[in-house]
Parts: sequence; structure tokens; C-alpha cells
Amino acid sequence: MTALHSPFSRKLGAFVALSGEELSALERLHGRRKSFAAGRDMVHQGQVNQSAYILASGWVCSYKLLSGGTRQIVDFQIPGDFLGLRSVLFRTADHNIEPVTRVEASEVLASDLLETFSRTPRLATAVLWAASRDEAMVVEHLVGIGRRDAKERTAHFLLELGARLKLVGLGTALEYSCPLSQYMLADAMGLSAVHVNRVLRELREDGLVTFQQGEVTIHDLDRLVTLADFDKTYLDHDGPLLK
Amino acid sequence: MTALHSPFSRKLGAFVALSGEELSALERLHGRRKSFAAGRDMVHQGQVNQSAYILASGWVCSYKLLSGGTRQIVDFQIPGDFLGLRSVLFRTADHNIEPVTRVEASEVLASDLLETFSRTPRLATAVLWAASRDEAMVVEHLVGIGRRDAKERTAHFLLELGARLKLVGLGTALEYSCPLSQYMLADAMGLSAVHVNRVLRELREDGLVTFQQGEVTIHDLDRLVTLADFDKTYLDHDGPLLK
DNA sequence: ATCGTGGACTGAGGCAGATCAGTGCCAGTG
DNA sequence: CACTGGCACTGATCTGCCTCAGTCCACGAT
Repeated sequence: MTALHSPFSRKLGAFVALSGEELSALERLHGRRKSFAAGRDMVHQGQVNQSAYILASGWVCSYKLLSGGTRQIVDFQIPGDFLGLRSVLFRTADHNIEPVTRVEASEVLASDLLETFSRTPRLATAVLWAASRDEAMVVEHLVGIGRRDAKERTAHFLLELGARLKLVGLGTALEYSCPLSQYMLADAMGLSAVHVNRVLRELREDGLVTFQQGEVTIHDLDRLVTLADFDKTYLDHDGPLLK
Repeated sequence: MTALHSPFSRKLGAFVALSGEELSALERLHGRRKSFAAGRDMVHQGQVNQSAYILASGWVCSYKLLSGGTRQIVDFQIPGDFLGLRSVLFRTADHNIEPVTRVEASEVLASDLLETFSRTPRLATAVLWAASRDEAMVVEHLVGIGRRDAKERTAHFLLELGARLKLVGLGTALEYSCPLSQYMLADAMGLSAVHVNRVLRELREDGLVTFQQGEVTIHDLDRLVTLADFDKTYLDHDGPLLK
């Protein structure tokens, strides 16, 4: 697969119109392809001189561990997402990265990344753009945990996931497959797994959305969007913002 | 005040060793100085073609409104912080920005910012660094709201604020002044104002920290750090990371 | 002087969601 | 085959935090 067709290039291209030269610089950035088994952390909190990765297939989650032994999942990454940018920029990882499924990813060496930035500066801007979008997702996540109740939060979460997957061609607005267990949802949404289970049942009984056997099916998009107060503008936009 | 001495330049310099030329490009970036009254929003959700700002003095908060009328404060900004980067990159603001006190800030036009990035690319990398640090703070905030109880969360919040203020010379590790009302703390921490009040009293009665009349005084740093599970590495580091 | 306003602070009562302690259903695996 | 471990799911109980409904300042405006 060339960078020209990689989901990552496509994503950056949505922010900054990329020249042929920039596209091939992106292509060279994709270093060695690596494979990771589900459940075994790719990166640990505190590790130094980590590489970053561009996710080709599979799902991963980024989380932080607390002293009490609980964890908070900050975000899930899906194919086309960039992993561990902060770990590279700060030389030491401030969070763990765990593959949720088997994962294929291209390693990006810190030195290559910084050199690419200096030689093709517009790519630095493009990556800044992508990082800002990630931050917007974390912010939305924060708002959800802080001010939405469990049902709204879960609805919002499932809608966001659907929108993201649709953007990379891994599902439709109404249906997608999702390898996350209820335990992981709980760790992501700041709930207990028990409560996630009950909330999913309620959403199902309300005829809004079903999440069973790894498949999410949205039955009533409008009502779900209203319940969740979901506004997808932070995920998407029309055409490159920088010509 | 020249950019050479502005807190913002100092902050970026902590990430990327800046040349004289880069420093003066930064200086030129500081556009018109503007002043804002407390309480009147500088930026609204949904506004397009906003400028960004570099905060010179005063405090502001960034928050999102929910349909229910509640709000979640995402972060507070203090002098030296960059405001509204996302609003500029995405052309439309996804959050509100409200001055907490009277505020002095330099306006940064979107076009100037992008032009600066293309002419002095290392500044794009530096801003990427700063944005990543902001994201790290939001992530820490997310973890707190998701997995820390009200007392730990409040302790963590006060410690983080102290560390940030110390970095820009506005307080010591043990004492600083803080213009935030308990209502704002509540909106930031995902609690009710009533509960914030009780938690602050408990922290005071435990001899850990006092927050009264706009002054925060930490009485027992060690126990507070332990309670909050506070690790300040995400805020600070030694020397520029990019020479 | 008094009124109004905004913030700190308090008590009582209710509820969302946590915790505890399970059951049942697979898919491995030795 | 029985045994194990992971996940979905459930009922009972408990609790952290919210909501409501106030009081009591300190202040600036009239």
C-alpha cells in the first residue's frame, strides 16, 4: 500500500491540500510495518524514546493508570489514526497504548518525523491540524464525562464511533462492528461495567441502538442524536482548509 | 513588551531552541493588543473566522455549553497561554472563551499564523509542541473527572494550577492567588457548587490546603500530592527538546 | 439607609450509579 | 471430557454527589 492511498494520507489531505512531493514524503514516513497481539501493551506510561505509529488495521486504546489500580481510557484509535505523537514530542510516554484487537501499524521514528517537519513544513501544519482534531475529540469526551449522564454519554459515544468509522470506510451511519467489551466501554466512559450493561439494555429497550455480538446497529438515529446532544461538526468538514 | 520577553515566547523556547529570526517572527505575530472585561465572552461556539489570542494578563476559561443549559469548563488559561488555536485551524469555534478577570491579550490573525508557519517552519513544530502539552492537560483533566472522586479531583486541580502558575512566575509551589469562584470550579470539575464548597472545607479541615478569599495555600504538599495521585511530568521538562 | 446582587456556606432528602455477589454462556485447552 | 477464564448479564444494597431551599455576609448602586 502506498501512502497515496493510506487512510492517514487521506486524512491529512482533508486538512491540507498536499502536493505530490508532500505525499511521497508522507509515504517515506511510513517506516517498518509491525504487528501487535491484542491485549499486550505497545507503549507504557513512562517509557522513553518511543516511536509513534500509524495504524493500518485493528483497534487500539490509549489509557492512563491511576494509583488505585483503576484506569481511564482516553480514546480509541482506529485505522488511519496516528498513535503516540505526544510520546514522541515529549520523549516520554504519558499514557499506555493497548491493542484491542490484533493490530498492524507502521512505525514512525521520532527523528524521521522531525526531519519530515523541517523538510516539508506544510506537513507539520497538517499534523498540527490532525492533533487538534484529536484534542477536540478528547474535549468532547471530557464534556460527556463531566456533564452527561450515563445514557446520554453512551449514546454519544456510539454515535461518535460510528461517524469516525464511516469516515475511514469501516461502517455506515447506522451499522458498524465494534470489538470493544463492556469493560472497555466502562473504562472509557467513567462508569462501571455493570452500569454499562444496564444502560445498553435500556438503549436497546428504547429502540434506539443495539450493541450485541460486536455489532452496533442504530435503530432511530434522530432520537439518539437528540438524546446525546450530538453535533458531529468537530469530526468532519468540507474540503481542505489550507490550499 | 517584546516577544523576546513575552511568556509565550519563553514557553515555546522551552520546547524548541529558537533563533533570533524565529524570535522576531514570534514578536511580529503578536498583533493588536486588546482588552476584555470579565464575564463577557471573547469567542462563542459556532463563530467563524475568529482570531486566536496570546494571553498577556488575566485569566480566561474555555467551556462548552450543553443543550440542557449546563456547561463544562474544559480548561483555564493563564498568562502566556495561547487561546483559540482550534478555532482558527478549523475556521469555526467549537467552544466558548470567557474572561474570568479583566484580560489583556494580543490578537493573532489566522492568516498571520499560517504564514508564519510556512516562513519559519520550526515555529509550527513549536506550536505543535505547545498544543500537545495543552492536550496532555485536557487528558489529565479527563482522567480526573472519569476516575477520581471529588476530593482527589479538587486536590489535583489545585496542584496543577499551582504548578502552572509557578512556571510563569505567578506564584510559588505552596501559595498563589486564584480569581475563580466555587461555581467555576464546579463547572470545571463536573461537580455542583454546593459539593465543591463541602470538599474545600474538608480539605481545609484535613489541614491539606486552604482556598479562601482568592488565595490558595497548600499546608501539606506531600499528603496532597499523595491524595491527588499528582504527577507533574506532563507539565514540565528540562531544557528544549529540539535543538 | 436600603436594596439588590453575587458569592460562600449549610442542612435535608433523593437518586444515579458504584459495589458486591452472584448466574449462565461460550471458547479454549490439557 | 471436565476445567478454566472471559464476557454478558442480573438483583440487592450502599453511597457520593445532586438538588432544593435556604442563611449570611460584603459590595456597589440608588
